[in-house]
Amino acid sequence: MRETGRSGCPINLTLEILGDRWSLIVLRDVMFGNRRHFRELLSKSDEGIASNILADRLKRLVGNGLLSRRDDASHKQKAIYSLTEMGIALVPVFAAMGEWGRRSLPVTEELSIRAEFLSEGGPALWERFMEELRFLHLDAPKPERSVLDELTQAYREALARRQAALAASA
Amino acid sequence: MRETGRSGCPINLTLEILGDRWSLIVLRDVMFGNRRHFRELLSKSDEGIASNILADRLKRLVGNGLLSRRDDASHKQKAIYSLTEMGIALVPVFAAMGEWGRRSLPVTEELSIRAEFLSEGGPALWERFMEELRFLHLDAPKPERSVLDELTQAYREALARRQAALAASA
DNA sequence: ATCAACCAATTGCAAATAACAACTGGTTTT
DNA sequence: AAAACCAGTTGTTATTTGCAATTGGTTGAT
Repeated sequence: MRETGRSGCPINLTLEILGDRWSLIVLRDVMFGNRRHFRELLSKSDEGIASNILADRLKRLVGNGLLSRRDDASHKQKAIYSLTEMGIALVPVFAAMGEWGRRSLPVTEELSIRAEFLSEGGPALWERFMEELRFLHLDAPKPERSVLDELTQAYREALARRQAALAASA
Repeated sequence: MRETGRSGCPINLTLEILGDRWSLIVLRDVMFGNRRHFRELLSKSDEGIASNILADRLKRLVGNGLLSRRDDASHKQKAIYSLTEMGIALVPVFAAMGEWGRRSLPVTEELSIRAEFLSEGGPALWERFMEELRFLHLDAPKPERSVLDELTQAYREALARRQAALAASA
């Protein structure tokens, strides 16, 4: 929990909070993977985050107002992490970063489907997604259509296409 | 120059390259401040980057293809750093991060003028800005209007307004 | 020709952070 | 009662950061 205060520039302040290798990974998994418990974030992590790093990042993200933490009523030891409005507001940042990574870096085809879908959907889709996140994490009403489902659907279709292509070439 | 390869996710790969406290600061200064030399980046830095960190980040950014480095013909020791197309493609990421920081964090009013201008201009303005960056850093033709000038203008106007307000209240 | 100022870094060192593995004290399920 | 699960913590080592001083060279003014 550093308190440097290097400058009041928006980019700098954003980096002071999110400028490390793990914070956005954790938020990504909460946001796109709907992982809400410590163990889910720990064991289903594609990147293999260490438990102490995860604990530290969750603490920081809660401290900085991007996540909130509450006890799980159904299980005395479980904690549930939820996105705050501030966390939900990162959707356009993820969209921009995902699109840049997708076009500039050696991404895995399957894993970039979501980024592509999000980028092509544009601000209208992002807003729908944010509405859905407000439903899942805050107290907003349930939207008719689920962007998360559409993302999963797109992912599955891409995977199936890939399998079909592989089978055809074999 | 780490070679982890944690996963092929676009967000993860982006973080492996840009996920630290300084890389985007350096790129921001090259992009928005048109700082092209080591000394310019070092001494005009609002955040006070250390020379060894700057040297390391420049090396990495060149290695990862976000910047290019060439000798300055007018001065044997000077090196000129330029954005590559990959670096220029970060404009929407800066716009999204700047907008998020501006709305969510305790930014300085003056320093958030550029972020506001960029955000309000939307994709059309970003594209114009990228054209200008291609002129300044690559070999593209000079655009009629300069977004950088408009950003500076907006900044100056905001500053003047602020001074006026301060004077009126005194 | 000399000297001060400038150039892009590098070096050495202390402190902070990250990664890895094992463990803690407790709860829930079987 | 035992096994599995829960959110972390602890201890250790490796890496990265931040700071100050320095390097080997170039440039511009006198």
